[in-house]
Amino acid sequence: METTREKLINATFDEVFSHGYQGASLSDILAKAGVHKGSMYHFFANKKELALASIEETILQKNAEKYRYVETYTSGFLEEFYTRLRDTSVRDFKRGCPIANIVQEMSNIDEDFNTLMKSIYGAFRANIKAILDKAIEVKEMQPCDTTKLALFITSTIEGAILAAKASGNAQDYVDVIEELIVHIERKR
Amino acid sequence: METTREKLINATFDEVFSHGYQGASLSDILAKAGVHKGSMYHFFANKKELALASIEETILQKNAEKYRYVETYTSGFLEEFYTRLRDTSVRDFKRGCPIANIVQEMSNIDEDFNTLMKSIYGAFRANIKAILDKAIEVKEMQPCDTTKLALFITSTIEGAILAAKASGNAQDYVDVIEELIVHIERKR
DNA sequence: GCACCACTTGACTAATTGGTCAATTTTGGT
DNA sequence: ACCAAAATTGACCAATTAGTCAAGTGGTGC
Repeated sequence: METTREKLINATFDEVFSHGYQGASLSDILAKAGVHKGSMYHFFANKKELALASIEETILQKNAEKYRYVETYTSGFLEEFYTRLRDTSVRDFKRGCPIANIVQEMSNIDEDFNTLMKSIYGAFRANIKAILDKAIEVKEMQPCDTTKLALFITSTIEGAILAAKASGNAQDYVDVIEELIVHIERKR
Repeated sequence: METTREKLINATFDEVFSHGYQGASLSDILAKAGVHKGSMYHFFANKKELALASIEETILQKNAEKYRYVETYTSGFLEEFYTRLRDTSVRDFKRGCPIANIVQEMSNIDEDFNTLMKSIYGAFRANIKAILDKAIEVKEMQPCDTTKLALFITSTIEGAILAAKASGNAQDYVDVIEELIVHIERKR
């Protein structure tokens, strides 16, 4: 069963993902969660702490799941990575990427959001770098500066999601990803 | 001299660029512009119309200036493009890219914003495509699908700006751009 | 000198915002 | 059964929000 705190974390993430932090209404979050105001203030000091906790816990958990496979594999790192990149079913092109949304909205406005998003985006880059390092380790790829390549890949992925959101056309994401894979394949 | 309308357009763009549309306070915009409320409502029907006009006029004008050179050149299209891409002085990595910011915040929330941003992002892609087509025309580049390449380039640029905003490190932008240029150079 | 009109002023409203808090109910330990 | 702590309820508050509007100003054409 979902605890009150979990209800709040989930409703907040969805509401912030849909309307942004500033656009997210506390009353709407409470209505969606089915939790009363005072109850929420029992668990969180204010709207900001609620949002920060919601973003951190939700995204870190999703990411841990998403990249766990790297630990369990012994080969085929790039192929598996491409497969997951190509999988559009896990994407929400209407709302975009939750990380990018919050970075864009809040990084220059609030220091606490800035700090959190820095660490989340950093973790994203680290996850991609770990895949590349594994690929090099098992000779699926030539040695190269994986920090920079991971930066390039994450940037292009975020750009691809943005392009699809802007045009309303998921194919734009696919097209960018295919070109990105061509680029990575040149490092074989 | 700046007209009242221009004052409003400029103050609004700056305020929306800094705090987002939803985070932009009408009172703050009016204070910054030095214009009274009723005066603003004489020119614009509401906050949304003000913001839409401000975004459209400001970005379209900036873009027209930025890519005018393509018309006047007869060669060196790619080199000039790279020089401009590498120029970090025109970038505001704290606030990011005004286009991306608004797309992220508003495209899935409001149909009018969605329509406007679709056309602005489309114009951005068309401008890059025009450069590539010119480059191919004068044999600086092998013929290729310039629509897709332009999509890839714009995506990567937006991702690069986002990465620099997230990390607070302008070097991230530079690193992504250099890798992007390597990719484009392979099409020579 | 007067009539017209674009523009300006700023007080006002209704709705919503995030936040407070005292009273109450529920829970778990002994 | 009893008690204390944890959790819940919902009325209330001050501040801010976008938006309205009647009254006024100043310039232009006649």
